[in-house]
Amino acid sequence: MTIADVAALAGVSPAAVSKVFNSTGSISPATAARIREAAEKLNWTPSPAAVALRQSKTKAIGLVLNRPRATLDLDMTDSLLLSGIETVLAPREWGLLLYLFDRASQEQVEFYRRLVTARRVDGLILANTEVGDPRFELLRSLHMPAFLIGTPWNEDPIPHVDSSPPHAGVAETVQHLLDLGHRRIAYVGGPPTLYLPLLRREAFGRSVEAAGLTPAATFTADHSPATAAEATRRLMAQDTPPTALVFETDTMAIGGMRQAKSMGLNIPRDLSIVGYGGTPMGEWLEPPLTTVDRHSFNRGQAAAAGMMALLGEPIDPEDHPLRQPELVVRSSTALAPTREGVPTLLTSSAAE
Amino acid sequence: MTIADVAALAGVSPAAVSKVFNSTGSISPATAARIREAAEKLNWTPSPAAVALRQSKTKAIGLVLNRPRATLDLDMTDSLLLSGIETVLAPREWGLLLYLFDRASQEQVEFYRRLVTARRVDGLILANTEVGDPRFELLRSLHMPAFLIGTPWNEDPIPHVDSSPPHAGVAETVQHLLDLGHRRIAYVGGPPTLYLPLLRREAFGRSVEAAGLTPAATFTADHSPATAAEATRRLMAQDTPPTALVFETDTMAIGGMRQAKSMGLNIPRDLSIVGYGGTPMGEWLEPPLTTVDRHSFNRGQAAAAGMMALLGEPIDPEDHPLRQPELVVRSSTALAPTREGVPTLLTSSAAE
DNA sequence: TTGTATGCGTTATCAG
DNA sequence: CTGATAACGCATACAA
Repeated sequence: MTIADVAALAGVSPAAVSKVFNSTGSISPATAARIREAAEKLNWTPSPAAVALRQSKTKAIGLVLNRPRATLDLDMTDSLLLSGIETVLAPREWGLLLYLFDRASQEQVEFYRRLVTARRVDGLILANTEVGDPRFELLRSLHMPAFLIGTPWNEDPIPHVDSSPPHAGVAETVQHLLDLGHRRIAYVGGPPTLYLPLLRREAFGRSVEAAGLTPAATFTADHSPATAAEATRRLMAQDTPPTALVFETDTMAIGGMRQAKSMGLNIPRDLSIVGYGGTPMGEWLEPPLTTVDRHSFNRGQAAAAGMMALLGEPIDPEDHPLRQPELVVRSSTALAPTREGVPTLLTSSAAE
Repeated sequence: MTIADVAALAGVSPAAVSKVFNSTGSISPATAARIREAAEKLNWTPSPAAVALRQSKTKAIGLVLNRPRATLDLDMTDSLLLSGIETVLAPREWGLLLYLFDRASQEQVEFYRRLVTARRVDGLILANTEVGDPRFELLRSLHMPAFLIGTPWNEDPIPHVDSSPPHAGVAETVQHLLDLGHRRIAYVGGPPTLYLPLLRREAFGRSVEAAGLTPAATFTADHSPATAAEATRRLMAQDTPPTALVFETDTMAIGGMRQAKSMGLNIPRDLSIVGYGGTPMGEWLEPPLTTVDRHSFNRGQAAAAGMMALLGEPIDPEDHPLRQPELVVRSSTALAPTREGVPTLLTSSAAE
C-alpha cells in the first residue's frame, strides 16, 4: 500500500495525494475528497520511514529519564510525567521513544552523542537538571532540539517548563508548619548535585530564617528511602529532636516516616512530616502524607506541548498551562507537641 | 554524513561500507578495518530512516500499556517492566516506543489498527490479558508480531512469557497464612475482566478448599486502592470478620491496609494482609507488606528478549530467564489472633 | 489546479 | 572479494 496505489485509485498523481495529506500546494476540494476517500478505502497512511528519509524529520521525540537504580523504581512521578507527555503526542501522531540513562554504567556525553547520531528523534525532553549540567550546551552544539522539564542551573537559554519559582511550595510548607506551632523544623535533603532539590533546600533555609529560626538540615548520599530513614534515625536520636521534618522528596519522606514510626514516634502527634512531589501513593500512607503536589501529569503535558512548539508543530502551549505546585495538607502534619498541655503555637517565644 | 562520505574516505564503494556494517557479503579484513576507521572518524551511523525504508524494518518495538486512570499511576510494576525492557533493547540499539491505551477514550480495535498502519514498530509487546481478549488474533491478522507479557486467555499461540503457573505464589500465600493459624481468610479481587488476576483468585479458592476451608471472596469494580478500601470496610464490619485478607494486587492491599488501620485494627496483630506484585513501595509501608514479588524488571527483560528473538534478532532468550514469583514475607502477616491466649495455630480444629 | 522528475540514504542484486 | 545499479515510499521544485 503506497502513495501510488492511492493515487491510482483516485485517478490522480502521487504528488496530488501528497499535497492533500500535507495540506501544501493547492488541490481542488473535489479531487481532495476523492483522494481522501481512496486513502481511507485502502487504509493508507504515509510511511514514517519514507517521510523521515525525505524530510529528515521523524515525528518522534525522545524522553530521557535518569535512572538512579534505587529511586526511579520507587517514586512514580516519572510515570505521571510519561503519561502526560504521551497524552499530548499521541493525538498528533507523534511517537515517544523512551531512553533510560544509567550514570553508573555509561558515560553521559557519549550517551547523548549516540542518541543524536542515531537520528531517531527530532527532539529530546530532559529532566533532572544537575548543577553544572553539560547537556544543554552539548545538545545545542550537536544541533539537537532539547526541552527541559525543570530549570537550567545557569543562564542557559534552553527552553523549559517549570513552576516559578522552581521551589514553589516550600515557603508554604514552612509557613504551614509554623502555623502549627513548630519551631524545630529540620530538613532532610539528598545529594547536592540535583539542581531543583538544591533550590528547594535553599528556599527552606530562607523561609525558616525569615521566621527568626535557625535552619537545621541533614543530607544523605542519595534520595532513596533507606538513606532518608537513616538520616531520620540520627535526627530523632538527638537530645532535642525536631518536631517536624521536611523531606526533599516523597520517596525520602516515606522512608523517614517508616523510620520514625519504628522508633515509637506517633505521626503526626510526636512528629510532623512533609514530602515533596505529590506521589499518588501519598494519600494511602498511614498517616496520609502532607506534600507539595507538583502535578507531574500536567507537567508532562506542558513539556510535550513546549517541545512540539519548539519543533514547529502547530500547537499552542497555552493550551497546556503549567499548574503551580500546591501544598496538599493531609494527616502527617499536625500541631507541634505541646509542653505541659500548652501547644507551642500559643506560647509567645520560639522553642529555640 | 552519509554512507557515501564514509565510502569516499575509505576509498571504497558505499556497498562495501554497507556490507561491513551488516556483516553481510564478504569484505577483506583489511578494507573492513579501513571502513570502520573511516566511519568512526566521521562519526557515522546508518540512518534509521533510510534503513527502515529500504528494509521495511524499524528496529523499534512498541510497548502498549493499558491505562486505567486510577491504577497505572499508583502501582509501579509498570515502571519496572518498562525499565527491564529498555535495558535489553538499548544495548542492541533498538528503540522503545511507548503507547498508552485508554479504554475510556478510544476503541481498541481501531487503536491497534492505527498502530499497525503507522508502521513505526516491528513488533508490539502487550500486557494485561483480558478474558476474551481479541488483540492476539487481531494483530495476527494484521501481520504485526506481538509478544505477550502474561498468558493468553485461550489456546492462542501468541508467544508470551509468564510464570508457570501464571498464578504462582498464590498457593504459597495461602499456605503461609494457614501456617500462621489463619482459618478465616478472605480474598479481595477486582473486576473479572483481567485474566491473570482471575487465575489468581481461582487458585486462591482451590488452595483454601484444599485445606478444608470455605473460600470467602469480595470483588470490587476496579483495582484501585479506594474500592479495595471500601471492600475491606465491609468485610471487617461483619460479625465474624476474617483474620487475613489476600488482595489481588499490591495497590489494593495498600488501600485495604489503610482502611483496616483507620478502623482501629492493628496489622498484623488483628489482621494479616498480603498483596501481589512486589511493588518496591511495599517494603516501606507500615507495616511492610507481605507480597508475592513478580520480579517485574526481570519480567520486562524476558519479554524484550522473547520479542527480539521473535523478530529474528540474534539473542538467546535463555540469557534472560524468567524468575518465578516468590512470596516475600514481611510484617503485614503474623499469627492469627489468639482465643483465650491460645494461638489458633495450636488448636486442633479449624475455626470454621 | 495538476502532473513529472528527482533525490533523500540505504541495501540487495548482480556483474566484474 | 568488490563495485555499479536499482529500488524502498515519499515530498518538493518545476513544468504544464
